Amino acid sequence: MISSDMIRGYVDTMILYFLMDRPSYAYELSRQIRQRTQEKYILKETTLYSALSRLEQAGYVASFSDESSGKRRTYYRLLEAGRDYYEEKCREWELIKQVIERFIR
Amino acid sequence: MISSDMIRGYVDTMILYFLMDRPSYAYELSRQIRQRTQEKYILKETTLYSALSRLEQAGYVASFSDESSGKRRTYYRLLEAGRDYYEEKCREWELIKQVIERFIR
DNA sequence: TATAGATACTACGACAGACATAGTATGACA
DNA sequence: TGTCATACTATGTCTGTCGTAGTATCTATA
Repeated sequence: MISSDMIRGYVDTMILYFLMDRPSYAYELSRQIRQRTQEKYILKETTLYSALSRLEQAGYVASFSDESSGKRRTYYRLLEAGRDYYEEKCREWELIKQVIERFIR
Repeated sequence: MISSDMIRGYVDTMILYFLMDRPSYAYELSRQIRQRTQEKYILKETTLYSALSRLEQAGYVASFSDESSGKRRTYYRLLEAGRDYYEEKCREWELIKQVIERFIR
């Protein structure tokens, strides 16, 4: 398991990664992240919800309600600014990787 | 410049990286980190000092005073547990790198 | 010899992101 | 009818990093 201090700052990236394809909602994102990391990282629900509202606040995603599945869900879709933000995060990652690697033996 | 949220959790690693070679003190470590990242990451003094005392508290490093340079300095040397901790951090990094890379396109 | 700048360290408080805990409410299924 | 998975909300805590501000010593230079 991965400690959250090491992942801090990448939660946004994880969320946006999935929203690049299609809108999604918290519970599904949680499952997707767990799966994609093979349970190596499990995002806490509260962390996820607060991250989503932060992203909405920032204008990176927009939420809408949907009940067509029977259950009421709050979906989030990626906005243009969110796409840019994601791409910026990806570039930033390359830089950070290089920097940290200089301290690894 | 790199935001501190992205680096959070790696400050210990950066410090220990240098202490692997020889004892050092805060001000020198600060300079070394700045240099090694080519100014891409500049550790704030307060962050550094608190990290060092945290590491000492945890039994990873030990401090000692030295005045032979003219100026009174608090040096920190790596303890056995600190060496283990550093190596663990390096292994953890490989894992984290893999995990995060799954969310980058 | 004063004075500016680099060095070395300390104290205190603020803040943000992740988390713990606890709860509500609905649908599916046996 | 009751249990489990789903979907979400509220509130407060903790930790690491940073901002600000300060003390004190050494060095260089005018």
